[in-house]
Amino acid sequence: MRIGELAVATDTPTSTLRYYERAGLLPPPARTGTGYRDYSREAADRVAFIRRAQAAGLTLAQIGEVLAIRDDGRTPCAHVAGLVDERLEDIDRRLDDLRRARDELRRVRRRLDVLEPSDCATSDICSAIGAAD
Amino acid sequence: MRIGELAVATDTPTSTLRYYERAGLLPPPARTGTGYRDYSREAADRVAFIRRAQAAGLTLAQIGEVLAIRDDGRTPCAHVAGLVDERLEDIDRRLDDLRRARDELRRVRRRLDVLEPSDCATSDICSAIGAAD
DNA sequence: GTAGACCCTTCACCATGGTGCAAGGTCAAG
DNA sequence: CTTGACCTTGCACCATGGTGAAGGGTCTAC
Repeated sequence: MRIGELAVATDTPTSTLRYYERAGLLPPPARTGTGYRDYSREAADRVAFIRRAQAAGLTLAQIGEVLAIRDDGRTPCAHVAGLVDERLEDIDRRLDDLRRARDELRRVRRRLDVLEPSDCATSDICSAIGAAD
Repeated sequence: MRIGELAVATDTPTSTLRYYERAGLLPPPARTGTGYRDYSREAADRVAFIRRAQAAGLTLAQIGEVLAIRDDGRTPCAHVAGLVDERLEDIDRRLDDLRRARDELRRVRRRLDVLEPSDCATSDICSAIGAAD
C-alpha cells in the first residue's frame, strides 16, 4: 500500500508517517519502481501500536526501544514493564506538582478576592502574588 | 548595579536576565558610558516577581501582560484573577488527563504481570499495550 | 602592562512531536 | 495530452524557556 492509503488506514498524516520513519519507528518500506513507498500490511499494525503506546503516555523514543526489541526477535515484556513503572512514577510526581501548584494558586485567588486594588497600588507589582502567604 | 550583581541578587543567570529583556519582561536598563547595563534597584523586585509568578505556574507571556498593565499605571488585579482562573482550569484538566493515563497504565501493568511472554510472542508487538482491555 | 573577571552582541542550539512549503516526478481519468 | 491528485526530497519552522559559544571590549588588581 502507498503512504496515502496507510495514512487513511491509520488516521495519521503522511507527514507524520515519514517522520516516524525518520525517527526510526517505522522501517524503511519497499519502494515501487518509481520510488513510491510500498508498505506491507504489518505496517498498519505497527502504526496502530505506536498510537496506542503514545496514548498510554510513552514517548516516541521509548516506543522505539520496544519496537527495536521486538524487531530483534525478543519479547519486550520486561522492558515494557520497566517503562510503564518509570512512567507511573513520573505521573505521580507530576500529580504532586500540579496539586501543589493548584493549592498555591487557590491561595493567590483568595487573596485577590480579599485585597482591594488600592492595597496593590502602593509598592508591589501584585501583592497577591508577591505575598509570602 | 551591573547585570552580574543583579544575577547574584536574584539568583538568576545573566543569560536569563538578557533573555527576559529580549522577551519584554524587563525594560531596557540605563547604560554606563561603556555600554554596560546599569540596573535600578527596582529591577531586582521585578525579577523576583517574575520568578514568583513563574513558580505559581504563569507563563512568561502572561507575566508580561501583568507587568505591562502595571507599567501602564493600572492595577492588574482583575487581569491576574483571570489568568489565575484560566490556569486553575488548565491544572484541573491536566490532573484529569494524568489520572486517566495513570489508570490506563496500571491496567497495562496488571496485564504484564498476568501475561506470559509466550502470549506476546505470537502476533502483536505487545499484547499488554495492544489489548482493548 | 597584563591577567583574569566581567561585559557586549549575534547567532545557533536543546527537547518534543510533528507541520508546511518548494520544486519536482508520477499516475489515472477524461 | 492535459489536469489534478498523489508522491518524492530537503529544508525550515512552531512553542517554551532558556543555554552556550564566538569574537570582541572593559575594568580592576597586581
